[in-house]
Amino acid sequence: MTASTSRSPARRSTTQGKAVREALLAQQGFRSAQDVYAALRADGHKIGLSTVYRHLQSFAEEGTADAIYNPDGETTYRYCGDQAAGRHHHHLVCRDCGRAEEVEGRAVERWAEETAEKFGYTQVDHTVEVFGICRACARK
Amino acid sequence: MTASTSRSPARRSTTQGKAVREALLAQQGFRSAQDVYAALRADGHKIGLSTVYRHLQSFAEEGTADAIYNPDGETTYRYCGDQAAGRHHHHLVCRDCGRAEEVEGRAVERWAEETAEKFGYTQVDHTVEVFGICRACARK
DNA sequence: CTATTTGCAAAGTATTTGCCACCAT
DNA sequence: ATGGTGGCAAATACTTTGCAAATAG
Repeated sequence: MTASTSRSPARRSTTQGKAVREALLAQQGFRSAQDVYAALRADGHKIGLSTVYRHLQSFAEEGTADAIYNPDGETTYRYCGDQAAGRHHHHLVCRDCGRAEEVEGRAVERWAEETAEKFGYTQVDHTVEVFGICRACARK
Repeated sequence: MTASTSRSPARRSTTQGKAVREALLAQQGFRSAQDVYAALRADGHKIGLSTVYRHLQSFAEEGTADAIYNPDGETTYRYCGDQAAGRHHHHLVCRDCGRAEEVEGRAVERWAEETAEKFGYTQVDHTVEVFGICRACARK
């Protein structure tokens, strides 16, 4: 079974690459490519839209960022602290401000596996996202 | 808590409406609007693409169908047996053939609530989808 | 008969790709 | 030098919308 998942040659370190990463870090939550692009331009950066897309995709591939697809059909990305990179985890996202907490859920992992097994499914994978309103936003 | 979610005036019963519902029922899993449209045309039905979109959206609104967004940026729909309509549940979807099982997960519900509470989040909601390869497809 | 639904085509949005100039190594 | 990278613009793909004609109740 595909042991080597199409390995990309590890992106070269560039000014724009850093800019995109920083923009993503600066924003506490999930941001769309368009958002990041707008933020960078607003900040005076000279960067192209496609470049932003390419970097965000790279992050997602190398596991440095998580991607989730929102109901508007946009792909949103969030930078995962270098520690969490790669480690399996989920998110608790504020519907209002976009801030996100990294959370673990052994209970969920186990449940997913058990459920799949019960129905005879193999090669199990899953997506779990929890949405809510964070304390700060609730006060507003 | 939003008892009356923007109520649409209950769609009039038409030939096309039934066709769309049947097409969705015939397919065991999550299907995109484009899929359903293609299937209907292949079956000799005279129907427009936008009509398919409109009906699928209606189903989703009235809770008769579930919608999930796949990584390709498509919205896919699945008809929920009339019983399950509205009741909270999740899915175990076959990555290969698209077949889906309706599953419940009290453990997950509880975990989501507890996690949110721990971080002080309110008005909690969540999405959980489990993917795998079903027994039939595994044999192939 | 009247209001809703249909279907076509045009418009809109997010994302990808082609291509050439450019910069880090 | 030279091969990966950046930016622009054109190309895709999915979905939505405007509007006249067809249809349900």
